[in-house]
Amino acid sequence: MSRQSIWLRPVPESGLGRPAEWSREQITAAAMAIADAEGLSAVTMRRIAAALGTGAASLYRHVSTRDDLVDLMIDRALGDLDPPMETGDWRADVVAVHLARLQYLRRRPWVLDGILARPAIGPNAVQMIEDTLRLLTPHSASGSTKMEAITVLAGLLYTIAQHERPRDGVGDQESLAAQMAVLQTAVCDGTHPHLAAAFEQPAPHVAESPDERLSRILALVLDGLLPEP
Amino acid sequence: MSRQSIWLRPVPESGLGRPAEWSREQITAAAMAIADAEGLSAVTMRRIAAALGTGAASLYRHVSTRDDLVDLMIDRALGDLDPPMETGDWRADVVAVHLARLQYLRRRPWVLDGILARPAIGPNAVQMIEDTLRLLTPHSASGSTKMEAITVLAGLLYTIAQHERPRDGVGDQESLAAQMAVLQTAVCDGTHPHLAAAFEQPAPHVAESPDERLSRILALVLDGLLPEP
DNA sequence: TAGCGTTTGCGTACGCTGTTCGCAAGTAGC
DNA sequence: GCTACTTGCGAACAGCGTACGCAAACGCTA
Repeated sequence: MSRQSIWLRPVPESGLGRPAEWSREQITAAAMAIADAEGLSAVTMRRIAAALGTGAASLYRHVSTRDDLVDLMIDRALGDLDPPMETGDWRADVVAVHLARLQYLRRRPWVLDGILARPAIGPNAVQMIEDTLRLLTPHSASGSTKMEAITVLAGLLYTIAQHERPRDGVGDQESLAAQMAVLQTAVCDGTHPHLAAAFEQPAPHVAESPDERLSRILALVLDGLLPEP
Repeated sequence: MSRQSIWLRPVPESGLGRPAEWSREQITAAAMAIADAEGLSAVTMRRIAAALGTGAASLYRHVSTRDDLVDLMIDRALGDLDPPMETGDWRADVVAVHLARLQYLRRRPWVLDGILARPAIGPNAVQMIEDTLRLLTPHSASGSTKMEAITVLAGLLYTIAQHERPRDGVGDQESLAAQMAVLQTAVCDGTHPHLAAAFEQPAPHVAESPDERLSRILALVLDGLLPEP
């Protein structure tokens, strides 16, 4: 039932009774190992239990639901992300932090899957917000405006990360090409003139790397949300 | 297996053999009715089949997988969205179109669930891109820059829609409050000074309605991505 | 040492899911 | 009527998250 977020009801830690053989952290680590190897959909209660050498029902002594476990995995994964060096230019630093997050999401695609499926906020997510707020200190905008900007930038990050990846379905790598094929079909049938024109025009950013792309877009959006004073 | 998007392999329509008793459209409509009433997770092959008065296996003659069906549902839902009147001011019109889309997502939350789970592009999604491109005609930016802006605006829309809703889990309406509780806990424990400061400061947009909020943010981001010439 | 309260480990089972298989049923052309 | 072909669908399979109930293991108290 999980009436509230798992972060609000910490481990009992009573000391009485039979001592636990595993901890939340060990279970989470085992689940993350499976996710790293085979993606989030392979993270099954039975699989985790098997990796720990036990039965599936045992996990429910430490985690009340599978979704709780995903929350734990995501937050722990966010904690593994260490931010880049700061230069002192806060605009560049904000962009750099988000670029580092994108690179991390590329390395652990299942984290993005989890965030999209369960947008819950854990301690490490709070820490990330705190860090970004600290970077934004020089700007004169109000706190809630900054929070708004942080939300938008994070959403933008997820959007781009989702757009630039092959696709989550393991065997379905060419579905990005399939998306393009759908678009091409629409372009060629003559009923979408603006789309066709957009595809024929020369693109100004053709030689751009994915990292440069994100940095440029992030800088533009950041300028819109928190303009120079 | 579904080697490519369902939009690229249309209905066989051979004319030979026993005639079909249902069409993709009827199946999709039945599925959408269930989703409207009980959410996307209630859309089960057996439920759809029961609504149609048949067995689950029959559906696989018209749809190769459940995910295909979700794609069909989403695209058909996008087709039900009619754009608002145009004023001639393209910036205001772009904002108004996206606001109408947000309002539609509020009315049919399962569409957002589907988009986040399966970001596939169907004919109606292509039409939406075409429409937005047409609105952007007055601007001098290149086609690919406009496509980029459209992608970002759509992602922003989904981000805000997801943030402003209770939560998808039917019985878990208070999880937004739970999110806030996690944040409050972090604010109170003293280890997040910038977060605490952001919460104490007076917010400039307190009296704002959700619609005004989206419009304001959209306008800001749009200014950043496609600035005045 | 024995008993007790309390907690964990976990085999088993339930209901549910998406999907496959094989065969019966129905239609068009020869 | 026969053949080619397609659809309808009951039954079954493998897998899932989760609940239940009891055995096992610990600290405490008598």
